[in-house]
Amino acid sequence: MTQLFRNLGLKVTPQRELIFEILWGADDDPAASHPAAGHPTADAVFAEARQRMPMISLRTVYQTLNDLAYMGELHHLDLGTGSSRYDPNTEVHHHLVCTSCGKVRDVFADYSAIRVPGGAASGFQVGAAEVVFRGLCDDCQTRLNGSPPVPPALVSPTNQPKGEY
Amino acid sequence: MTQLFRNLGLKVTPQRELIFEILWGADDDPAASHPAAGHPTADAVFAEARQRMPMISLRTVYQTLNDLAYMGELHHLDLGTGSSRYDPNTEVHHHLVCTSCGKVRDVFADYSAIRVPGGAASGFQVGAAEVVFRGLCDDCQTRLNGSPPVPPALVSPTNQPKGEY
DNA sequence: ATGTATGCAAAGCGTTTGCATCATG
DNA sequence: CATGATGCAAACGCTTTGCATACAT
Repeated sequence: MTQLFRNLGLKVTPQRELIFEILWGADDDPAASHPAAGHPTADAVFAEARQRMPMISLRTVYQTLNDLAYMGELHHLDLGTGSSRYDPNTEVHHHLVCTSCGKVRDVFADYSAIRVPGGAASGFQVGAAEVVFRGLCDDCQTRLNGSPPVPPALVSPTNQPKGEY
Repeated sequence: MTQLFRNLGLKVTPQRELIFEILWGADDDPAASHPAAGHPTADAVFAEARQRMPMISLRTVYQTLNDLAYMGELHHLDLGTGSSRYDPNTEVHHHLVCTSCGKVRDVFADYSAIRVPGGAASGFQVGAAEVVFRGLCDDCQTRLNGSPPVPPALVSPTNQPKGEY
């Protein structure tokens, strides 16, 4: 892992090691279930980092995240939830966002068949489609309605294998 | 149009009439091609409004835009271009965004068939998919490469009819 | 050693809000 | 006339940046 940073031309500092660990799951932390896991905001990473390194600064967090994002090790997401999110998963994938709490779930599916219709893209050099689903997560359904369609306890894990649509 | 505001429970003020005109094209302006046309940011609307009503305040613009958005007359978009955009077109549609200059083009297509795969949505109450295409607009291609694949002069109009994908 | 990364604090940007005034309904 | 809208300016949340110090290489 120190290797990764070196390959990227970054010095290996304890701060960066910590941020790396928070994002990709620990080298030495067996649990690896930080509150900041998933698609953390800069602030969530900062909060988690601070617990183990109280004097780390927000600046360092932002700089490291941006460096990693710039180098493609991290995806910088703006899903309209107010603040940027950083996605350690660099595979092509899409997102399901809770409109109430901002929770983000990965959606692994091949939407590469989606195209801009007819001549609507004229003049544009178009890349891949990004698909964002919005909805209410189980917690927010419970919190808002009091009766979720599916009991939270029966909900399957966060990420599922690819599928059709 | 004054009717619209009244129906919405808003007072008809010259400021609101102006903002309305900027967004939906003028009642009295034959050209109706404001710089703020399309998917303007609040600031673009403010700039345009200011030209005809120099002492209108940014506060009024934001408040009116948010009121209209809240009432569904306007869509509030966050396409990751730094600032919110307001879309006067409330039909269901998608967007093509220039990654360089932030220009937004409407994409009218029926992507309602797009679904979250398998059980990936477990626990989530999922709404419709939002599809965002990113790419380079003709201007930015010219500016960056010097040679766009398609001469800007031959590019067809902004919005095309629905199509397959 | 030397050049980069860090911490601190302040500035930047887009957006929101408190308050007094003004105008619409 | 009374409620609600406006203008002004300050506050706000998120992100970035200037500078001096500390550290990895």
